[in-house]
Amino acid sequence: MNGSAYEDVVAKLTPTQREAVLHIDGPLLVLAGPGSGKTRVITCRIAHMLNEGVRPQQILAITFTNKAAGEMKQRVEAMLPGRGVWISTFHSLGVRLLRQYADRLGLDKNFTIYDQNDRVRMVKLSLEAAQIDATRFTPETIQSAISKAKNFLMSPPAYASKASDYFSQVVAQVYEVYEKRMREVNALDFDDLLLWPAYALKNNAEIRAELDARFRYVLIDEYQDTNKAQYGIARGLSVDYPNLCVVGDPDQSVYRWRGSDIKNILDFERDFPNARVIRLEENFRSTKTILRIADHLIANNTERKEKTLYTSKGEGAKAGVMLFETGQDEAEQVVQQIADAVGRGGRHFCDFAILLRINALSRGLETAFIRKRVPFQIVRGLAFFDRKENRDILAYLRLLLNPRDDLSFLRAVNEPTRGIGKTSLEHLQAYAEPREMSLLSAAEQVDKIPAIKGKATAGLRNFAKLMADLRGIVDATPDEVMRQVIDVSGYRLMLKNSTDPDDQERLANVEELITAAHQFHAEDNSRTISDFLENITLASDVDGWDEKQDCVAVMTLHSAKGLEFPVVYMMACEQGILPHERSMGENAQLEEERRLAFVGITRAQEELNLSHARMREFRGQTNYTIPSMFLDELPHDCIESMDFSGSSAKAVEGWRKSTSGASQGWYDTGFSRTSTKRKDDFSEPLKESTTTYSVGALVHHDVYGVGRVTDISGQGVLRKVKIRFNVGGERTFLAAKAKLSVVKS
DNA sequence: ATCCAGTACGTTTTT
DNA sequence: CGTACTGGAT
Repeated sequence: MNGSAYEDVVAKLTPTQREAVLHIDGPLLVLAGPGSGKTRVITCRIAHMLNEGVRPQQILAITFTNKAAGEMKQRVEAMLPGRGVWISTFHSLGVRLLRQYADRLGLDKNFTIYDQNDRVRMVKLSLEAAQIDATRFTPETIQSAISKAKNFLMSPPAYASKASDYFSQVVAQVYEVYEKRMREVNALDFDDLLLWPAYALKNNAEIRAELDARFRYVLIDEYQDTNKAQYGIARGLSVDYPNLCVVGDPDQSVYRWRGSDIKNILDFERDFPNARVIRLEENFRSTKTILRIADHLIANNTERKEKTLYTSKGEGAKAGVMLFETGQDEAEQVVQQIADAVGRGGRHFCDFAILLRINALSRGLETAFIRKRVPFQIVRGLAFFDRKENRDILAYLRLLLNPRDDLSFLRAVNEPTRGIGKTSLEHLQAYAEPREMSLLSAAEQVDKIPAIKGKATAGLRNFAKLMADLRGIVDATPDEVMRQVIDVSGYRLMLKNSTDPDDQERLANVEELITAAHQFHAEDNSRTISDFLENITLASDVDGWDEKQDCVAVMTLHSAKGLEFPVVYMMACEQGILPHERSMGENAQLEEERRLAFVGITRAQEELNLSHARMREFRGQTNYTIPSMFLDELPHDCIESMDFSGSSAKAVEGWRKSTSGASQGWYDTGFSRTSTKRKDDFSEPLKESTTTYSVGALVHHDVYGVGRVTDISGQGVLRKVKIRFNVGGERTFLAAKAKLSVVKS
């Protein structure tokens, strides 16, 4: 093993890191501050264990996201190739265990995983089915209460026995129906993926002993964010072989609202009395200034274990605290600053991250990025699969794999339209329910249901036939299954023949699904369509982030956990946003918001910028804001305040003043030029459309002839133009695709 | 059964 | 401001 990658890495470890790496047997708690090299420690430790003769199958490593799991696999692979250690998220682990032990747990192993969206629909259906009058509460509220109950390992009866107020009593009722229906349709929600394994480990001694022996060495990253169910899994796997290593940082616990219990990490030493505790406090990521800011801020939290963060890196630049007039100015100018910094050389777009407390803020940024032509990626993984057309196709696939999935049945059955309306479906449900049949089975015998007539009967019969035909091809490659579903369902034809211009876009999206499935299969040809669906459902937001692209990354503070960037912008540091208004009641919640700010700050390696606006548009109304209380909690000597609000002239002056004494000028004077609003920033034609037209222009279309532009909407590639033709009425086109020439502007 | 228009409604964060 | 659902007309 001389000169191996493994030995090279081990040689570079600090003494404390090495101590953690060399610990093999017995419980171990690694308290790892931000940027302390914990990923390196975990991967090295795995490599070390392998080197010491531990068999790869006996090691289980759990990460927070699939992306983190993938990276960790790669790093272990790079050090010691060809060992297949099991590295996954808690949820993926849950799925795999549940499919494997399905029989012994009384589950059907073809279960569908219901996401957030599906769960809310399920709550709605449960409310209707049980005729519970809950107009006072939204399905979302009820769903989240059910989720919370599950996070605390409370079964419906357990919850019901503790329900004292009216709301909980309603929830208790719904919870019971919800669970019953979930079993009927053979679906599990995200919480079930943790809860069932936790129960299995607790109640089934045989399974527990089996798994404990199989996973003799368990590592858990981001342990501060584990909930009761996850704790149950960790505990259950570490009884006979208590070789549990957990890594985390209580100051970065930001998922309390999801049931995470910071006590899991704080009480680890009590849980495992002979646990070894190692603290990694040296930071290898950020400048002294950034670290001091983070440390100063988090010191305001009362419920914490104190720790000392230090770094041997340089002082670095002061952090900017920038005030803008409006949220729009903020977006425009932050993007401009990034463009200027890259234009000056020395920085790439991918060196920058913009971190947000709430997703809603990304919309304004998106238009700013497009306008300034700065490449960006909004890291919100599921957006693509959340599109209606894609969800429709996925519903077909889900129903194919799990014929009992009534929710997917209801989604797919009349898309494209088959003449099956609300009343027909009610009849179908009325038939299926007392017979304990799935809707699909009921549809198969639609001829026995006299209440359903004419067009609907034929529609249901065809649909059942279609699903039966498709069943023959489920074992084909994922992309082939996908293609068949899109064709056989008639979905492709529907979109192709549509006159709605949006439908061509939808067709492209649906076809993209085939490509996605193909790629998925190409990466590993043992993967099935079922794996594909599972993968989509369990994907996290950051999983969709392609860091190899030279783009500015835009993401939430939550998604940014575990990442690092040379330059970080944290926007909208305002009361009500950060800290969020719904967290300001209780101190524990406020402290979590502060930890969130801490996470954001500690993502920065070299430069940190915090910004806020004097006015922000909210729900269509513009309001004055109050600067975030966290800004007041930063050490003044590490901060440089800049006022870019008011008139543009004032902004430039404010800028000059603030830079005059600064030793690290991050921008040249180019910025002051652009901070005065140039009109052409807003009126230049977009790159995506080759022709420019304005409302009122007379244009010629190859097919429809001459017409007048009546409306222009949308941005970028999705820009649409509406034209009233002399012959053929009004039509809308995608500007980029329509073959138009201007007759008279 | 389907489509459109009008209105009610709501926004934290996510596996 | 945007979406999501309801109730009307066809």
